[in-house]
Amino acid sequence: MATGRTHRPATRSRGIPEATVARLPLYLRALTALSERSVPTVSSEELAAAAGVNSAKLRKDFSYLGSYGTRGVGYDVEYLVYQISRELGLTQDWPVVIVGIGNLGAALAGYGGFASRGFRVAALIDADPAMTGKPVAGIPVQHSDELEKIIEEDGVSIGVIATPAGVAQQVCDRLVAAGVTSILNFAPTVLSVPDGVDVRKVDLSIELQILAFHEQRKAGEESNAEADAGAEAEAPAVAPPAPRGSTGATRKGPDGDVPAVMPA
Amino acid sequence: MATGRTHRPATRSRGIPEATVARLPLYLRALTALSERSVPTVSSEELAAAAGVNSAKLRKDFSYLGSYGTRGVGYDVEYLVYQISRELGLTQDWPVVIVGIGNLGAALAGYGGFASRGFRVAALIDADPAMTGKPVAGIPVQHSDELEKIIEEDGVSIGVIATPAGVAQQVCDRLVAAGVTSILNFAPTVLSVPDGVDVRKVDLSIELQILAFHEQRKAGEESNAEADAGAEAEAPAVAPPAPRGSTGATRKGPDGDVPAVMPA
DNA sequence: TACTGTGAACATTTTCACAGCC
DNA sequence: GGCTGTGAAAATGTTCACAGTA
Repeated sequence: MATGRTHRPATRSRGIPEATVARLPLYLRALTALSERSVPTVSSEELAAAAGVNSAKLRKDFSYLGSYGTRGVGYDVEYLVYQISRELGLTQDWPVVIVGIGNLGAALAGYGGFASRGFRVAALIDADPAMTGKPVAGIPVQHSDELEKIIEEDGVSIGVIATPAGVAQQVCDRLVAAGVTSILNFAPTVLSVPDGVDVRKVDLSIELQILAFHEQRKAGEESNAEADAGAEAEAPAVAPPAPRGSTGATRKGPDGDVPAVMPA
Repeated sequence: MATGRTHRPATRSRGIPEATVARLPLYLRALTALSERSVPTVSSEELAAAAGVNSAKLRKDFSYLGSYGTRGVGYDVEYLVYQISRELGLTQDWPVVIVGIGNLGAALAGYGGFASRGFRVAALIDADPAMTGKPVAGIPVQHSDELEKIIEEDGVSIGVIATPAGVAQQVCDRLVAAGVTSILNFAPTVLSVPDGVDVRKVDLSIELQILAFHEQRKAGEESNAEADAGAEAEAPAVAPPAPRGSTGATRKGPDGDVPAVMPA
């Protein structure tokens, strides 16, 4: 079809903040665990602890969904599970294709929470003919020639890209052309997609780098008398290249003058 | 001396906003690509496009690092690569342990951007004795009994948890007890850690659920005359449980009264 | 001229604190 | 009494728009 969502009439969705949406799956997981233990009700404080957020935030989040709690008591676990599932669109089963069945793709295919909570692996797809027919997590891998057919026949609207970075964009283009409108991208590339297609990215090295940033800060903080415990910078492996044509005297650091990386 | 930054007067870290930190790896990747193509300079506009952000944001982000550009020209690619690398703490090599060598752990071990950009896989660890000694991505798997020893001897401060959810917390506890202060968690659990330890989480099913939320919105918007194209809810698999002792009449939806999921 | 760097406006998100209800 | 729901305040993040400058 490729028609549809042309305009999007200013009403930019029925105001659930994006930050809240991103936390709903967290709440849902915590609630599901409570439900399995047959816990009937839960307070915002308890649930917040289980989900790893603070209770004020949780209550605010829930207030965007509606008034689903009972003052003086808390929230009915089953009822909330249902409401959040519905809000997230998990009362239906979304067929998903995974493209690129390497170690990562295989891991995703075998991921438990997949089949269970609202998603169904419609197909595993790989470009390598040697993979074709091989069952991974019980599902036979199909060749990428079949991609368009599968998407159209199964009405797949969510695709997962677990290919090498080099082919991610072309896989993405094919997915979109065939009708996929939501993509989860594990390849370390920026994908460009037309309006109306959502892309979310999961990137190991980015997460690690963010950790390294904070780790470095910690190291810098504790060293003081402990000195360089094999960590803090000095004699960097990479020579600091001067900006072209600079005298090297005027560079301004964020809070005054060139900080750190000054080997005395 | 190796001292220097002695005081750090309460200044809760030298104010680089968290949102900016999270984007630095993106810029770094784009810059590295340019560097490999021997591009000498780049404008905020070009770099922003390559990184998938807008240029005002990028300039603002860089302004927190210092004045590293040249008006009328742009940014020196090599110089920026160095400055961002340093800021992220990537001019040193961080040893990392990966715990849990299933498909996911193996995928992480083999991840290219790993060894290259500032990180070194110090050890692969698995609880299964059958795995011990088996090389994965060229590195022999070690038994979890060795965990503490490895961490202490190698001065590992970053750990990656790729185990099943059930054992993630205990693995986490052991990592922390042994000296790890930054954890990247792939298990679908909330980890509790003492102050001073950073945890970042990567969670497939959360990302998928966020996509499903938006996907559902799209479906809801276009359908109207298109009706139920096998997607929109109705006759939900899960019966909507009423909150205990409710008459079912007073529930309030977010903008008035029970919206959506109303089969006419 | 063509670009960066940045105050100031705007938008979103978090937190506080307390009124309202069971 | 205990807990939710929510305005209002505070903090954080984004965008605008333009002064400054190589």
